[in-house]
Parts: sequence; structure tokens; C-alpha cells
Amino acid sequence: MGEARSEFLKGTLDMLILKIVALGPIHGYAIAQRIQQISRDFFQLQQGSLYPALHRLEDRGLLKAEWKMTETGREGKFYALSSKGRKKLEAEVQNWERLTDAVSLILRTAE
Amino acid sequence: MGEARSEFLKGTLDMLILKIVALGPIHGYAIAQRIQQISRDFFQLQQGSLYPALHRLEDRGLLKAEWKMTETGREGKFYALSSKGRKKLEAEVQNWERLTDAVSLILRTAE
DNA sequence: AGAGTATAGGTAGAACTTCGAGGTATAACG
DNA sequence: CGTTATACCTCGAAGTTCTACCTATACTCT
Repeated sequence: MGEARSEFLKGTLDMLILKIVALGPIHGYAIAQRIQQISRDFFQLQQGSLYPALHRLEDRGLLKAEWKMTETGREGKFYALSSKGRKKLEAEVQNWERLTDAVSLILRTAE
Repeated sequence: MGEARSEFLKGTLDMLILKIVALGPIHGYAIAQRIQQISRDFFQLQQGSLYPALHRLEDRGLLKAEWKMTETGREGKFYALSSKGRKKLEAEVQNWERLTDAVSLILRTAE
């Protein structure tokens, strides 16, 4: 991620990836594109962040992977959410909302 | 921070500390209490996170420190924002807002 | 007087994440 | 045939936060 972005990205990456995968089976390279596209270029996911994250999520049983052909006729590793991943996503979204609420409380505090 | 919290805290701690200090000179121990109080116990800042963060911010010239007596009659290191710290806080708040907007775009995407 | 708790400061090492920089390989295009 | 886009990957550096510890003073309770 670009420096300014990465400062704040920490901790949200897994949630964002799980969310994109929740929209339907998709391969790694396309996940980065989707995230960049939907966030209107705010997030620019580097491959050095993407692939380790995907492996992490797969190792933890949150994602299932399968090799298939992409739309462009090439091999791609397609990821889908496991039920564990779906629960994790729900929990992370809830936690994200509680976090932003808590941060708002502090930022809006005027002495 | 409690495990669940810390996952998402990354990157926000400096901003929160700067914001609390912006409300008026305050010593380290009291910063942690204020943050916990205002966030309604969502954030429980550990000393092992607090003090290194304060030293970091001081080293970067964002905070100025001065030893004074606390309300309870003890020595405390009081922190205040430098002008550089004030600018940094503004920038971090702006960036935080852009981040939450970008995350919202992704979380609200329904395929 | 002594014990315990809250206040106030701090450090060291581990764990984890992300990034930057590199590598491999195929397909498509000029 | 060279370049660009796609698609996968790894490694090491850098940074942050946490856990676990340490010191010391003030206050409260017995």
C-alpha cells in the first residue's frame, strides 16, 4: 500500500479480503484489482501484502482455494469463503463498527 | 489493548493520543484513563503500548514534555502538542475519514 | 506499623503485519 | 521479438503492539 494508506490499513486487510471473496469465488490478482476499484483507488494492495495475507487466511481455514481457469484463459487460484471464514467476516465487521464508533467518540470530544 | 481490540487498533493509537493531548496538557497515565473513559471502555490502553508511543511521538517532535506536579501531588510528565503535532493530528484525522469512507465502500458492496 | 491498591514512570523481547524488492511464467500486442 | 498485463510467489526489513516485567510514591485499610 502507499505509505499514507498503509499507516491506517493495518488490521483491516483481512476483513477487506474476506468481504471481497464473500461476493463470489475470485482469484488473488483479481482481489487486489477489485479492492482498488471499489475503494476508488484509495487502497492499492501490493502483491507482497496480498499473497501472504491469502496464505494466512487459507492456513487458518477461513478461505478454501482451488485452481481453475480464469476468464483470460490462464491458471488462477480461486478463493471462496469457508463457513468459518463467513463467521470471521461477520465478527470483524461488527468489531470494525464498534471501533469506528469508539474512535468517533474520541475525535468528537471537544474540551 | 485487549486482543479483539488490538487487531484493529493498529495505526489509530498515535492519532488518539494526539487528540487527547490536544484537549490540554496531560500526563501519560491520565491519557490512558481518558481514552478508556471516553471510548466507554472499548480501548484499554496498556502501559507497554502507551509509554513507547509517547516516546515515539516526543522523538518525532509531535509532543513536548515537561515534568510537573499532578493533581494528586506526584511527579508526572506532562505532554502538550507542538505545532508539528497539531498538523500531524489534522492530517491523521483527515486520513482516518478517508479510510473509513473507503472501507465503507467495500463493506457496503453487495454483489 | 504493615499490607495492599492506585498512581506514575519505564524497559525488553516476542509476535505479527505490511511493504519493498525481487523472482517465475504465460498471453497478448505491436 | 520486445514489452506490457496477468498471475503466482518469497524474502528480509521495518514498524507497531503486546506481554511481562521492573521501580517508586501516595493513600487507605486493618
